[in-house]
Amino acid sequence: MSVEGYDKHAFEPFAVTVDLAVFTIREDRLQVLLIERGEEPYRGRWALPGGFVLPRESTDDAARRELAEETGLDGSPDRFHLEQLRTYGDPDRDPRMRVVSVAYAALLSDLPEPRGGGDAVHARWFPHGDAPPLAFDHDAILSDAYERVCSKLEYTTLATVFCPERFTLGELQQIYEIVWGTGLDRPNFRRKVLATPGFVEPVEGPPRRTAGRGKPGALYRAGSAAALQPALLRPTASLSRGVRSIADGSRRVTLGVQC
Amino acid sequence: MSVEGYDKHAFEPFAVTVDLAVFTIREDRLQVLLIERGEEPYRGRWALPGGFVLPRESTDDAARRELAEETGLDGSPDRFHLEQLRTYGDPDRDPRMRVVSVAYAALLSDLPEPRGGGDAVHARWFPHGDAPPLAFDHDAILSDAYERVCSKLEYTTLATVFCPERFTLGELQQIYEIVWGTGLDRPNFRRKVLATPGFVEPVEGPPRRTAGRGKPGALYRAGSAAALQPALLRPTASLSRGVRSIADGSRRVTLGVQC
DNA sequence: CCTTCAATAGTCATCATGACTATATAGAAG
DNA sequence: CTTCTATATAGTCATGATGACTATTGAAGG
Repeated sequence: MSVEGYDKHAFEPFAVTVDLAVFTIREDRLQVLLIERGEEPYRGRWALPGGFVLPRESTDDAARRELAEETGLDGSPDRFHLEQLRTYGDPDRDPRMRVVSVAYAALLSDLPEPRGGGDAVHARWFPHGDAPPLAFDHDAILSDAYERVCSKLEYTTLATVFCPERFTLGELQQIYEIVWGTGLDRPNFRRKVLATPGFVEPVEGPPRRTAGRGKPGALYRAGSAAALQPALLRPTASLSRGVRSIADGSRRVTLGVQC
Repeated sequence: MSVEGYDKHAFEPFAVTVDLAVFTIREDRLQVLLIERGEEPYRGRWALPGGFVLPRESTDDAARRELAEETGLDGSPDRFHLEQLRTYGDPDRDPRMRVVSVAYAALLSDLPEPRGGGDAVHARWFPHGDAPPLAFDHDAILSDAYERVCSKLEYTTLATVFCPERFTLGELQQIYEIVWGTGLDRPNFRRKVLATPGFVEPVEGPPRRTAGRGKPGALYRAGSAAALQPALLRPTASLSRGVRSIADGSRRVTLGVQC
């Protein structure tokens, strides 16, 4: 990191952008916010929302700003989560110029109807899995972001940010099932959540109108704990133990650039 | 990520650099490679090695190149690990200009004597914990990198890259103890390592000269597995269960930018 | 009233693990 | 050669977490 007194403008400039993989749960599906490009290249293709980092703005601030701009949750960003994912810096990822993009993953609880950013671009939610091929390397970013979200549900209490302020354990379980795409055993899920101090806190109140049949569940709100220990692991397509360990490895662990 | 046909040189340029937290184990200590700055700002201060990303080079390539340049392991980078850590993009992290730095963590097995890069800067290994205050925000980067290494040892087989080609289980255990700064129960450690398929493979051969007393241990080499499942968790300063869960949370989990 | 479905309360076997104890073996010390 | 000591290695035992179930309760719908 030795910037040796260069003329700032002498070399080929880099642009630095942030790209956001914004997830929410709508209509019992995990959905991701995409925008339709109105410019070349990739005109008409869908892409992750994002934009330039401003000269006096941190990348985190840029991500927050873009999130607010794209989703419209400007004023009261009460229940959401935003975290840096990783940086994508291949020299050819944008055909026009050198663009290094810092990707972020965002999780939202509410379902704000997407509104276009400043420019009149289309924006809409796509169910994860139904998304069309994206512009640039955004397929890879989205894929990495999805894996991050899945694994974050395992070892943090982040699932609660997908929930409304108050929720039942059944609703919380649905979050896990929707994101992971697997079914979970209800009694075991309850046992685990309730046994983890600070995951959820019971909140007394009217048992709330039940949509369907069945006994209405007790209401909870997110607790103060951030981590789950031990983790609440995704069920594995049960293979034999040994095989499972190795298979999981390649699925879960992102090893580095090279070994 | 909409680069709207700007004049590439019209706006304030960003510089993009890579910074490396290079770890090895020397003299039974976890050590990190630092270089002494010969330029302002922070002249005379120690810093993480790193440098500019070249115009036609990916950030990963830049990290590999810097690693080779700084450590001298150009030709045969046989046993090492390099992975992206995260990106540091505060606007004031470098007083001269806007520099966004993509940080990487590197783990090396061998003990190459540090050699200065192209320019005649000093470079040396510092035991982790004995490092002086670093230039820029490198203290934060190093701290994040150390936490990453610690947690990677938990759920991957990466500890083996700190070991020589062939090693005993005792040596492997020492890696864990040195990095984590804790003691581990030897029988339990053996049981765990040997019960994880693909962690280590026995290699027949001469029991090797023993440095000290005691029975010489059997030799192993790194196996093909990358992940540990279940993880080999750091012992926690045993508190009561509930407290421990929460305390671990704040220690282990990096939540995002904001909640 | 009775069916149905979800919430809730258990049971049981298995696995992983922390905490130990015991034995074997090689080098060092005498 | 004998003894001492440190290490490797082989267990044991109790506990905790978990997957797979079964049973009971309670509300809404027919």
